[in-house]
Amino acid sequence: MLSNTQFSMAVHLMCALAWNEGKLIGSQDLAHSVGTNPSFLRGLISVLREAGLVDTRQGKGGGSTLARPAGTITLLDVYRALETSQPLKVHRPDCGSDCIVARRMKNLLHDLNEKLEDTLAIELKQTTVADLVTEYIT
Amino acid sequence: MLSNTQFSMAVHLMCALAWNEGKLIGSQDLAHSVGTNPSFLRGLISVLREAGLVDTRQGKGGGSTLARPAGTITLLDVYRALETSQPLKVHRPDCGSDCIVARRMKNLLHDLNEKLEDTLAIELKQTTVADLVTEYIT
DNA sequence: TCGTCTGTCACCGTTTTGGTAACAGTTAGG
DNA sequence: CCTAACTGTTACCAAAACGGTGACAGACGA
Repeated sequence: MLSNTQFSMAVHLMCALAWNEGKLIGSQDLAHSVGTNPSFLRGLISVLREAGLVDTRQGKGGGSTLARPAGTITLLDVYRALETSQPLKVHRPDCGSDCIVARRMKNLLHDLNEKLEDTLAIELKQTTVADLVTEYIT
Repeated sequence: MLSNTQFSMAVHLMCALAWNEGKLIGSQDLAHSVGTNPSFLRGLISVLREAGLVDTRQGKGGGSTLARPAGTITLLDVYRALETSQPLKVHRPDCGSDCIVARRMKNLLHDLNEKLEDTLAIELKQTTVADLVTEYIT
């Protein structure tokens, strides 16, 4: 799935914005909460903005806010925004091998990846950012 | 989930052993099919052996074979054998922050991880190595 | 005893990851 | 218009992860 911590940080970020829904929050405040630095976080925010999950305003007094109501943003939306690869990292089976197992492995792993992706999607779609805020943040 | 290709290689390995069920296969032959080198693969085999999925015999004519019938080994068994961390890599939210979101994030991510883990387990339990061989390998 | 195989360790180069600085561009407010 | 404050983006770095490889002791069949 996600071999880096960006999904985790993005969830944190979205919850922070949802908790302050309506306000513009600067990357410095957000970075302090997430536990990273503003510059790195702005990169993550850019990705979420391109996915239509976050709005930002530049200039003095600028910052980030949710692009839509927190109740309409699911974890799947966040996941898809960051998705760069499939759930499984796949090795390089020797497709030209005389071993029949190797020749079929690519298809097998492709299908397995799709099945896991679907399963994850169904699970992630069931939770919205608003759900998380309601359940966990007082 | 699995940030490396070992699950992918392990599935390949188990299918190869299942396809040759009953025979002892050397790490060289297996490595050739998987597309890696024997030494690295022996490390992976060791992990699967400790998990009780594979038997090995040392010495001349030695090699690996399935420890149980392929129909009794699920992908969850393979996954658990390799499991070193949780599905999500989690960042380090500033738990001591004055931001309430940060203070609750650890619990939130922990629960999310458990939910995803359960979802994956249910999915992976439904497929056995024998299923894969039957469906994909002629 | 000899040849062949596994088990394990140590080491290496590459890639990935997250952190950081720098700076141009944008905007509110005087 | 000018300044201060903020974002957007790039480039670069150190640390960690990853997979590959060689080496060698130990096990075992012949």
